[in-house]
Amino acid sequence: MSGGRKKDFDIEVALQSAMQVFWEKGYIGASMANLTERMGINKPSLYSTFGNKEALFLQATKQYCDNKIESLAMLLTADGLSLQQRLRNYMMAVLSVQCESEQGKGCYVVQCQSEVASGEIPEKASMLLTQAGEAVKDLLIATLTNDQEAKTLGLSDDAEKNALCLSATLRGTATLARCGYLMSDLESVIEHSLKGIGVDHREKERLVLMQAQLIAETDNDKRC
Amino acid sequence: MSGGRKKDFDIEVALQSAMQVFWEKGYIGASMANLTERMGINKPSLYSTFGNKEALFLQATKQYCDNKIESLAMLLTADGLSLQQRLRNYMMAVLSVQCESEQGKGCYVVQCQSEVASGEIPEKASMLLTQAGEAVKDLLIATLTNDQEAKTLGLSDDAEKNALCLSATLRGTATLARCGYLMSDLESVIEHSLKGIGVDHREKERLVLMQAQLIAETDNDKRC
DNA sequence: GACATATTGTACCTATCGGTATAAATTGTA
DNA sequence: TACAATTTATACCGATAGGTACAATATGTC
Repeated sequence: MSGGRKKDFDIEVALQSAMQVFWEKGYIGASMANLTERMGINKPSLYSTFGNKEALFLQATKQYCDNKIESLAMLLTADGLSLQQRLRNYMMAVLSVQCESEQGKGCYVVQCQSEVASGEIPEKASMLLTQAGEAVKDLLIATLTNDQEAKTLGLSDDAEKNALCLSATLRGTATLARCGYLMSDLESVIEHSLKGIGVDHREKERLVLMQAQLIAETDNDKRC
Repeated sequence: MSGGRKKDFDIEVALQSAMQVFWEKGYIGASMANLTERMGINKPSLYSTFGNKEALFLQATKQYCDNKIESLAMLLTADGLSLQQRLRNYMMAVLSVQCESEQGKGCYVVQCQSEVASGEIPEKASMLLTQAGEAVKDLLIATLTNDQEAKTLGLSDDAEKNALCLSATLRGTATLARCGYLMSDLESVIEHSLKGIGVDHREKERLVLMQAQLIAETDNDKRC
């Protein structure tokens, strides 16, 4: 096993840069010239290290899933927090990723998945993107199905529908973030969505208030 | 004014076909080869009639706005229907357009707008898309601001935020429709979104039920 | 230091991109 | 029927797409 010239670059760092380019421009929109420039390497190095454009995309997308999707999943199962707090923390964290860039980037998966239906993306990449798109929804389904609090709130009965609502909301904020909307604009969208499936932090306050009003009214009725 | 050879094609029909191609593939993804094939004309005819790719896109997008966005707006101001019915009818109609294709197409504007942030779309087209994207939200803002029922429901106080929620929902369903989700899967997303901003057809029933429960409990308390 | 191995830079490949020049074909007017 | 006007079809343009051949450069082992 004899050596040879050492790589001039760090594979992980280069892959990270590639991910950024795909995130900004999508699969088709990211040219090899864009990629080599941002990765700081030239084409033969890219092809010998990563294969071709599709293989590079697969690796960049897997890294995205590991770094951005899976690392946020723990927020859904954090100890000592109510379901509504965990769901809110999770969705706000996702929103934060969507809005973190200097120029709105939105969601890597949503961005690239919009190219899938155009039929211009190779099959393996297409399947991986579909899978990644389902991953968020599946995480939410699992939470709403198994969580004890979700069961008592009656959210587990329609876990799939409720998860789809939250997933749709995050996809919506992704497209808005990409159009330049700020985190501060979009936080209320998350709140309203949680309220829509019945996980609202003001719900209890409202119920308490209404109880008070009703009791007052009932007393009035009796008095009359 | 002397004549010449007549055009072999109908401009409106050709423009409609161009719109379909842009809808499916986006601005960048739609090649001149794709366009000429689906429009049934060849390149010199296309260029002499419509200018260039950007000019064609502008005309196709305007036609889309006229046919799909403006024609649905009347649903928001229909006489004799409650606000919740009008909002639901409108959003369901938009959803129907998103799901109408044989293969999920999603939303023309959302699809093309995702390319804007990539910086690959000419400026005029970019601006028109941004404008079209805001149009839906502005329609909803106007409804929630001026409608009498919206005022009494307290929706006009946060008209912008509430409109943004509904807009985000429709953008979310657009990306899901493009991934193959069916209208039947996505209808409940609309319902939950309406519920999230407080326009829910089951809200009244729930309040009545809760009142009954509370009164029963109050009576029990008095009895003890 | 000689040699095998691996990575680099430059130049090049074919295919396709948006766009056009030019001539053949079709129309109305005189 | 002759002519002017307009649209068609074919072929082509430079630029860029993804991908590669090849020689120069840098490393390890003997």
